[in-house]
Amino acid sequence: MTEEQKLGLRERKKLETWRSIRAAALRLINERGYEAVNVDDIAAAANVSRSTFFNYFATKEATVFDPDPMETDAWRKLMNDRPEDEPLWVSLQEIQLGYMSLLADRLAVQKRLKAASPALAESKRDYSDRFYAELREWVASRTPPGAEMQAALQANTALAVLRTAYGAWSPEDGFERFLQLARECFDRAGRGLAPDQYH
Amino acid sequence: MTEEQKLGLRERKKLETWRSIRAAALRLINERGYEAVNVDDIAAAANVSRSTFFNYFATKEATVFDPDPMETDAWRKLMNDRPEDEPLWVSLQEIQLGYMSLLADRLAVQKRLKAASPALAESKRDYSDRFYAELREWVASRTPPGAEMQAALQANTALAVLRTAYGAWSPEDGFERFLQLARECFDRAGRGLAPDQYH
DNA sequence: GGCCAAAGTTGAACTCTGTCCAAGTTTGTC
DNA sequence: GACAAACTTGGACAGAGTTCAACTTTGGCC
Repeated sequence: MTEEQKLGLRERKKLETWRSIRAAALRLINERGYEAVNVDDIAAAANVSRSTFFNYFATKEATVFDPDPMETDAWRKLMNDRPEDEPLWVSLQEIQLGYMSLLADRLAVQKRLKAASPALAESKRDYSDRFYAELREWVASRTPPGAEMQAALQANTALAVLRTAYGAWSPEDGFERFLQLARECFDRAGRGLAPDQYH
Repeated sequence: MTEEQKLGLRERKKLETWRSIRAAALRLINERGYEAVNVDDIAAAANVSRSTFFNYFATKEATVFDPDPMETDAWRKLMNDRPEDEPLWVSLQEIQLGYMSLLADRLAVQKRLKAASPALAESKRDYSDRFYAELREWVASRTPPGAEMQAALQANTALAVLRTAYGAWSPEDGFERFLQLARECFDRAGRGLAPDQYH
């Protein structure tokens, strides 16, 4: 029995509505481009009123970037599965690569949408905004008092690493290639970025 | 003779208008909070029409985050002053700390505004969006073909470092304290974040 | 099966941001 | 002082996001 079937009817319907709005949005945006689709179009295509649209998504952008509610459970599991005594930098690498693997499909779609739509390209929103918010909390929960800045440095750097790999990656290269780039970046940042004469 | 006096009348007037809009915006936002001030209020307070407001600032947020046009010259100088053969990581540290020193005053103001206004706190915009756009170009201009990702990694990590220090800093502690935190983070990231057993 | 409260949906009216454009004004130049 | 380019202005407009009160659906309970 999947996670999803554990839900009551009410919750399953909600999930269904969420997904049909998301699906309608992505379809329309794919067809016409982000700026040429408005919220009314999306609501109509999803057979839902404008009001309901805003019940599910806080902004139009969110249709592109919000994670599927089920994904949230998956990434929490990733975080909880890390052994308490594992070094933070290692945990961060594992969690992020694990999370990216969950996303593998959407990743390419979103990167293409972003490249095609000026407004999205401008946006600082991310495939993983929510994820990072929770990741920071998780990091905080594992941080002894007094080490907050060092922990934040690790988290922020891990994020920078992943962004770098994402930026360098082309969707056509396939997901494996992305992982490879990400590992390379993690490795370099782990070893230190200062030039040798400063070691 | 300052940079500013080198400008013609037209350009001096433009600068003056820019500054009076910015000043009006910051004053009102300080008094009432970001969400309680609208673009008409700002335009009126700056003795300028709504249209003119949007000639100078692309969005309301930009009044808080756009750099003073003169700042742009200052940071370009910072970039151009770095010797060609200096290691990238060192240049990045110097440029960013230099840039932050230019900003010293505004930094505290902006951090307070951001903390006080939900919409700004949510925003991913930054005191230094424009600066980073140019910094990336500068990095690209110094990057030999084939090393793009490594260069991007350095730039993104340097950014992560600075963000971390900024996040850990309280405006009340004074600017020197910020520099100290930033140096500490640069040093750690320079030496590598991986735990010892991975060295 | 039928009743009820809670959860979810809806339309309508509203505020604000940001865009567009055509007409007016100011500035620098010859 | 005439001209073109640069800047300003007002007004109309589209779309995002908010609010609210009325309506519908659902699940639990007798």
